[in-house]
Amino acid sequence: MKNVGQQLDLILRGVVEVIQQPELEAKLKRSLAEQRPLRIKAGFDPTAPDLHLGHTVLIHKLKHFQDLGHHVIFLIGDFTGMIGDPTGVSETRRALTKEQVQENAKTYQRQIFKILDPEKTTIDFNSRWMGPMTADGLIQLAAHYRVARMMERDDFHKRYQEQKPISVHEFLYPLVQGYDSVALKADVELGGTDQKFNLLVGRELQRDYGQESQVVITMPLLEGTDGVKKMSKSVGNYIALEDKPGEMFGKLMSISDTLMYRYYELLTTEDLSHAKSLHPMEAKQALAELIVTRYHGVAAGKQAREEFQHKFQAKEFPDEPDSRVDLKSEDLSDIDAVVGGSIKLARLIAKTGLVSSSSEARRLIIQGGIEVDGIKESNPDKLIPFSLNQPRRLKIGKKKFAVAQFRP
RNA sequence: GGGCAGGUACCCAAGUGGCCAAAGGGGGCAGACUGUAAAUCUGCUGGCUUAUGUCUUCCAAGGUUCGAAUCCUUGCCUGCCCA
Repeated sequence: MKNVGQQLDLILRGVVEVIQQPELEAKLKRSLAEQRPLRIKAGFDPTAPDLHLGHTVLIHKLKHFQDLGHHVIFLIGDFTGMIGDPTGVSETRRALTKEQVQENAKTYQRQIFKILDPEKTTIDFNSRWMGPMTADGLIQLAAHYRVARMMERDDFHKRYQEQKPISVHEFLYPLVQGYDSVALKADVELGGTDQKFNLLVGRELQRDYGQESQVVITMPLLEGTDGVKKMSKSVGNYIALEDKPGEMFGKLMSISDTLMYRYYELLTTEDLSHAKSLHPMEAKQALAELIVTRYHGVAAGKQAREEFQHKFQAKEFPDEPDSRVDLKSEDLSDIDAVVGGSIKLARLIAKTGLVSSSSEARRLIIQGGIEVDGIKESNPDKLIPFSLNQPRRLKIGKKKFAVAQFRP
């Protein structure tokens, strides 16, 4: 195991805040002396098993600890998840069943083990101790914290100021999360900067329960593809680990230059000044390939880059379109036996399923967003002729492609 | 328990009897420009085989009216103040 200074170098890379660093150093020192790895905890929501790059900032930090020989606990907040999500105001609370949670846990494993070492990772569930807890126990837990302290939390404070609803059970979430640290005897808890309050509750609860307080380490929140809001599924600005290689590559290419350097900083170990010396587009492709490679392998990374170049830089029609449509006789008018017939462009586009409605298709056509066999068509009522088994290539908007043909 | 203010499209928000499929902003999509970037400009942004046509929408259910997002009743939800 490395000495304390070496460990700190890796641990502190990219972090926003360590509370308190001297405590961390003391813990590291003791762990070395006693040959006892530290218990590193990070909690995850069981309702969102679809991990995205935003989550990986944290997971990589876990990986750092793991590489240093410490013990990583990946905690799935299934208990809290089964009650319902507190943060989404209008979110319909969906109670997850045990089976669903198990299913999600498996999905988590498949994804996080692309980064973490399965041999050195414990996956735990907070229902293990929260499930058996009685109402009595919960009330006792609640007695460990004050309302005024709760209201210090930024989002509660803000919602209160803005006369937005706050439910009582939302106060319970920080408590439960804090208690998780008690139950796990965590030495360190990692979280995004938005989690700071909850993480601190853990420190206080541990002290109240007679344990040594955990060290809190906050990591930056990764901005989503829009470059402004934090990456999240509900906002739709995310890049999922399980996005297909091509899709992942494309999403990464569409981010702004500023954001690209941010991604370099938080998602890679590449040298930043080198990235900045490249042409932005080169740098972006390199980043995209790097990340696709990490989650899909070297071949996929290379292929995604090549496909991208074909599709958008050389403007070639992709080998595999997003949609294939087989037109039947009843779809066509002016049918001439087996020879063929024709179909209104708007209807044809709607049939690809790549637009949300036929009105949408019509709008797109009028705005010049449609190409048929490489020729822009802006009349939605234009009849597109089809002869038997003749494929036509449709480009829909900037990035959707379809092939249609008449197959009676 | 009492008083008050609210609930409008993906989000914020205007509209307080017909000119309302509903202003404005954000977001999204498309076009131009590009590096599928950003910024900028322009257009679009409920559905229907597009029709100066029709259907469904302004928390929910009823009601008044020739006509309701708008008025009335009840219910549900949210916030504030008082107890």
